[in-house]
Formats: sequence, structure tokens, C-alpha cells
Amino acid sequence: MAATTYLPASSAVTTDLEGNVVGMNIVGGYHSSASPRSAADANEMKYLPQHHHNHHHHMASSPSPSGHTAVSLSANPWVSLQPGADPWTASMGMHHAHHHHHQDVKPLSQPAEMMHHQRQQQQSMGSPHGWHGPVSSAHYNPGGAGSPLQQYHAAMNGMLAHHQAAPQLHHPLHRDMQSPHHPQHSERDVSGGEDETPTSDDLEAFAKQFKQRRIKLGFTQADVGLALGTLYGNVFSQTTICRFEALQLSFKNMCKLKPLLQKWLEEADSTTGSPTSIDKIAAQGRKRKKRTSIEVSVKGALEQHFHKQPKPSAQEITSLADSLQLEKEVVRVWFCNRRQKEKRMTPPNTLGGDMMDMPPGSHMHPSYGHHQDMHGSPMGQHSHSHSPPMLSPQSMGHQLTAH
DNA sequence: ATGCATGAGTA
DNA sequence: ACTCATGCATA
Repeated sequence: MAATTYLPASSAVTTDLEGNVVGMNIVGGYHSSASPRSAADANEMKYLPQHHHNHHHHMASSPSPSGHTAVSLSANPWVSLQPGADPWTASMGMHHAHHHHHQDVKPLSQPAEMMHHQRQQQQSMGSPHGWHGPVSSAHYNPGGAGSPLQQYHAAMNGMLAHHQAAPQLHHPLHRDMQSPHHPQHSERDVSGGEDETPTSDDLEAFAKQFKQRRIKLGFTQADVGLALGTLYGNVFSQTTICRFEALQLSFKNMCKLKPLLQKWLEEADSTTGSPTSIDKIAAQGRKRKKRTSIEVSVKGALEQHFHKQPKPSAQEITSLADSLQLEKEVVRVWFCNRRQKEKRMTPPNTLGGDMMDMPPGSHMHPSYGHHQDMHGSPMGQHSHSHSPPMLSPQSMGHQLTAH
């Protein structure tokens, strides 16, 4: 039987999160800094029967050049707030009649309207206007400047009138599906204002540098995500930062995030010496469906079907779900996610799914070339000095061999 | 780092 | 019902 939704809530207590080699990114941020997320935990209305605090004391040996444990303190660069750098400030000022019909709270993302210009299909901005409530940790003031949060609030209140919008959050990206080609970039002004659409190489270079400096400064991916929220009002998760660094986002998405991260980077390394971080605003409320764990063998089957038909009809999905003993919805979502993966910049290796009947150079590959993608240099597989990141040694050969 | 999931915006 | 951006939960 296919192992579907299992509930490891109580059994996963032994889950060790220190399996990463990269060092100090990842979930380390969730507890690396001695931040007691009491505020978050206070909202004990989650579906989780119990959360496990397996506080395995792993000391974060300071990677910081300074010599002191920077990680445990999670220095932050948000001491300087610029007046009028909020795209959502305006949105907050006006009462957009949003639709909150259920009592679930979702402070992390709010439909910030882009009031006056056509939005392609971006609903991106997460505009939390209720998230700053419970945040309060032991963040001390570096130069007696006052809590960054307080400054933040003050600044915010003082500029509700004049919205200035972030640097260039409205990216001039035109993904014309009609036009067979699009001369995207021109000469980007390397003099400090890269508002032009970056090339894939630019993005890769930046991502690389970003990660390096981020680590140097002793920040976790999660820290950055939070910092962005404090700085610009856009909170991002560790996941997103991770995917950015790994170039696992769509080209467009990369372009959107780059300016933000770039800004943070400037602030980060200019602000030498900084205070603590605030707690993360963990998920609360929303009862999320338990993540379905799909067996490897089943995944393999799905992969095969994906090759034949990336976009199965509802009918096909139904029958497929039936034969695989999965919920239809699960299968549907699986295909959606699979398609998304295919569209990322870094190619999803045809892993898990065996390409047993796939002649090398046949009819496999992404749909690069029907829309918003790049302009000729699909990154992720281009000539560089490192071999393909993934393609686990054990994935080839068998996976349908259920056990 | 990634798999499955949610949701807004569209078609 | 799909795409796209994004994230919780998990490996």
C-alpha cells in the first residue's frame, strides 16, 4: 500500500536537523539564535498536537570574522530605516476591502493591491499589517538608537501619506507570450543602480555572492527573510531565500527578489555590529493539510506519466489517482508542482522518474521557449566548473523497485 | 534543501 | 482548473 499521509508528529521527535553540510543555514536559524519564540508559541491554535522542542544544543561556532558568536546574536542591519520605502504602506493607508471570511489569520501575506498600474499576474507582496504585534525579543540597542522595531513603527506612521514605493518593485518585465522573442536587457548601469532586467548570469553571480556574504556575516537564510520583512514589509521564509540562492525560482521571481536582497546586503555589511533578531512569525492558525508522503515507487509512476502527459485531464488524474491509491487532489497538485519545477531556472533532473525508454536527446525537455523564460542562456546547466548539483547516485537504476 | 500545499489572479 | 509565488513541514 502506498504510504500516504502519515503522521509523524509524535514520532518525528527524533528528527535531527543537523544533516546539512552547508553549515549554518537552514532551520538552524529557527533556533540557532537563542530566540525563544514564545510569542509564536502563544498561538497554540495550530493543528499540531504537540511540537517537539528537541533542543539539541549545538553551539553555533562563530563563522564571523569578528571572532565572537555572531550567529547566536543574529546581528541585524535594520537599524536604519528609510522613510518611504514601503510598497504596502500605501495599501495600508487605504482601506482595501479585503475578503476575510474565515477566522483564520494569515499575517504573512495580504493581497496588497497595486492600485494604479496593470499587474501582470503578480500578487506577490506579502503585506502583513498584523504581524508586528507579538514580536518582542531581547534585542538590545547598539548605539542607543532605539529599537529597530520602534523606529520602524514610527517611520511607518509618519509616511502613510506619501507613498514612495520601494526601489523598483515594479519590474519592467514583459513576458510577451505573443512575441517570439524579446530583447530583454540592455546595458545595465553597473554604477550602482541595476534597475535593468538582469541577465541570467547576473542573477547567478549575485546569488552566489549573496550567499557567500550572508554566511560571512553570520546570517541564516531565515534571518534574511525576516530582515526583509522589517526593512521593506515583505517577509520571506527561509525557503524562499534558499531557493533564491539556489536559483530555484523562475526568472521573473528572481528578478523581483534581487533588488530586495541586494538592498539588504548593503545594509547588512555596512552595519557592522548589530543587535539581535526578532522572533519569526511562525505559522499559526491555518490548518494545513498534512503533507502527503508519496512513496518512491509511486513517484516513479507519476514521473512516467508526466513524461507522457505533463498536463493530464481531470479524467486522467482521477483514474491515475485511483490506480495509485492517492487522493485526486494530491495527484493534481503533484502535477502542478512538477510543472513548476520544470519551469525553474535550474533544471529539475529527471530524477526519481526513470528514463528507461528515453533516448538521450529525444523528446525530453522543458518548455523553454514558449514564454517568459530567459533569453537564450538557461542557467543551471551552462558551462561552469561544477558538476550538476543533484542527480543522486542512488536514484538511477531503480526506484520502482518498491520495498 | 525540498516535497507537498495554499491562494491570488487568470483564463 | 491552471499558473505562479511562496511557505510549512519534513528529510
